[in-house]
Amino acid sequence: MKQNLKVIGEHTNHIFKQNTQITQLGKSGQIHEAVKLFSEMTRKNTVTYNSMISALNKNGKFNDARHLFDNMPRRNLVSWNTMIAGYLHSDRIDEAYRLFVKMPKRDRFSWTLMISYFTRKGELEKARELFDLFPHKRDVAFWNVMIRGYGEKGRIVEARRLFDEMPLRVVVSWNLMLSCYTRNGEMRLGREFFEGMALRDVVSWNLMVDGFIEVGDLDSAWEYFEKTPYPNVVSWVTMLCGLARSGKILEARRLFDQMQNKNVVSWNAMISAYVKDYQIEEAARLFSDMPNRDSFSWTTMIDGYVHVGQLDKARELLNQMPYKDIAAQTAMLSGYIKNKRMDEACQVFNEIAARDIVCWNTMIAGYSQMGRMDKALDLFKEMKDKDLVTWNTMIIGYAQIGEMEEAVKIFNGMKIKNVVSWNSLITGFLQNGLSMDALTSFKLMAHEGITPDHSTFACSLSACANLAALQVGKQMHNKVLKSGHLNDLFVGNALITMYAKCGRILCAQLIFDDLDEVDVISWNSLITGYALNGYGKQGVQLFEQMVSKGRAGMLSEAFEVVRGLKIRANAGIWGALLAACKTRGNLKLGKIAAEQLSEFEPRKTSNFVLLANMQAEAGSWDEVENTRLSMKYTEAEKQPGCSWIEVRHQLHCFQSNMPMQPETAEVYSNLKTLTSQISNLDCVSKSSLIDNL
DNA sequence: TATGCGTAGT
Repeated sequence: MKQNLKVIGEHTNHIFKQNTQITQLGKSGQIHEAVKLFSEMTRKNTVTYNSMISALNKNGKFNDARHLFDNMPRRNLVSWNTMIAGYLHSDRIDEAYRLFVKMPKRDRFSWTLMISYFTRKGELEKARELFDLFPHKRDVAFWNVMIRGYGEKGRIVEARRLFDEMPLRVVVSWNLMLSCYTRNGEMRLGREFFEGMALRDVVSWNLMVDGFIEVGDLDSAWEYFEKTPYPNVVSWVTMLCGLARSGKILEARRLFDQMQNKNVVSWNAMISAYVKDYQIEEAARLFSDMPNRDSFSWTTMIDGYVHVGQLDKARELLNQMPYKDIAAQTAMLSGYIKNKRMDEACQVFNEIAARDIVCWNTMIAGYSQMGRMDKALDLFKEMKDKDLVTWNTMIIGYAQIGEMEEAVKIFNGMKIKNVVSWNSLITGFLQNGLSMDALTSFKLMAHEGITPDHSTFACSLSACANLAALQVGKQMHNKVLKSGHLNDLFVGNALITMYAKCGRILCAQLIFDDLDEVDVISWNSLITGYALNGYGKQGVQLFEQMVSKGRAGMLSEAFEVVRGLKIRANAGIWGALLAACKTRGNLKLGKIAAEQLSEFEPRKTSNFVLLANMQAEAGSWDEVENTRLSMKYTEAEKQPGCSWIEVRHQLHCFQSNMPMQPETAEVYSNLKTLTSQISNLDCVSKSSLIDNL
């Protein structure tokens, strides 16, 4: 008897182990191994089936999961809930709902599953409907789910109404309500609520600290952190991240060193801080020193290596990772894409079994950046669950290959747009020489109640610069002042360019002088501005000043800065360096700069010309010929001729091969009249006057 | 309540 029980016990234990293994394999994407184990198992119980269904769902094999669900010998509540969760995860909401209705019995989990699905999707009305239908006695947790849903969508007033209606509140309810304020940047209301809280714990204090950090009020964050009665590891990590985000990496490290009970998250947060500060070696040191690592640690390090361009190191780490994590794989994918190693990118993409939105979006962005919008569109269509980033990526992709009509089509097809969607559209117009449309979009955006951010201002100011629209530019400057984005470097630089291109070089200089911090682009914008306004000498002087001051003192050093670390290189920076190389006659580095520049501006004639001139000065005539040929080969083209005039704050733009509009026709007819009148007056043209001087 | 991967800009 005793012996028999022991045998049964061993069997149960064995099944239990195998069930757990199936779950583990499912979680780590090893679905084939899970299936193999499942089919090899001679004894299975309901949990075995449930584990297998869950594993199949996690790996996107919903139909197989459903097949198993339909054919399993005995189903319990967990089987139903697992299957519903799978459908919800894959957005097959109708099937999930059908199962939910068909269930012989529903528990709190089933209800919570459906409600949290709807709250996550932002369909709060549907969630609320279920909330009101809930047949059991609503316990506190149930109210909490709904409040969280409202809070996550920024619907603070409704959350508060529900909170006030609650028959019973526990500390979690108070904290959830507090988080509605702190997570939505409402720190004034948050503070008020916090002061009046009937129940408070360390979470409440942490929420306040985190809220202040989110709105950039580091002083208040610190104040609350210090006042926290019994800070826990979360308090410390929150504060540490706040310091790191404000660039106070040394203070963050000091806090880290002071921490008594470090856990894996503390280590991860510190590593992440170093990675974001490009201190990859310090990050690697911590990574190797830490007592144990989780998937966050690995992903952070992999992403860190990707950040500094050490892709092979990143790959090596990914290979070493015990359980491949989708975030880590996506970091690697993104690294290959950034470096245009598409074959390897595809390889990683194919290795990922259960792809999530981020992973799909990364791949779509990859194809977009390669100009392969056909491939991007295929993926876009194939994707079931799209988010704002997906749509925005498509807009950018079409804009980049000059297909603004398609970009606009995508934009118009969006049900919800965010500030990035608008910025992408504006940038698209800008990049395609449609600065007027860019400015029109800026107006429309305000009309739809979207608040422009620093990026919007930077682009729109750039549009003003392109059009030399001084009045509009000044208005924009005014808006920037009111918005508080004046200290943003992107905006500051855009203002410099705007004033410079509008012929107000002194204003540009004033903006430059007022900036707290300047970078290579600020210098470049100002220098270009002086040159543009005919002050070539001042421009060169300024450049000398830059070379003697900042990082560009040594050209090769400047290259190091640009190539990897502190500054994200773009056309402007490479252009500045190319120009610097030209001045200093450094052909070797000039060639590299030109090469990099051609990645950004493959068809810009002036880059080719600059390089050719350098080669000519160095007497390398063969190379001059090569450059000339590649210019021809890449069909380098000049910008279409464009002129504009501002009359009574209204901008009128004239472009060669621009379609005729009623206004244009009128202008031309007036011009004809004027021309004939002038010729009757026997005038001398300005140009011939200059010729005679 | 804390940590990782994806979109825009000078």
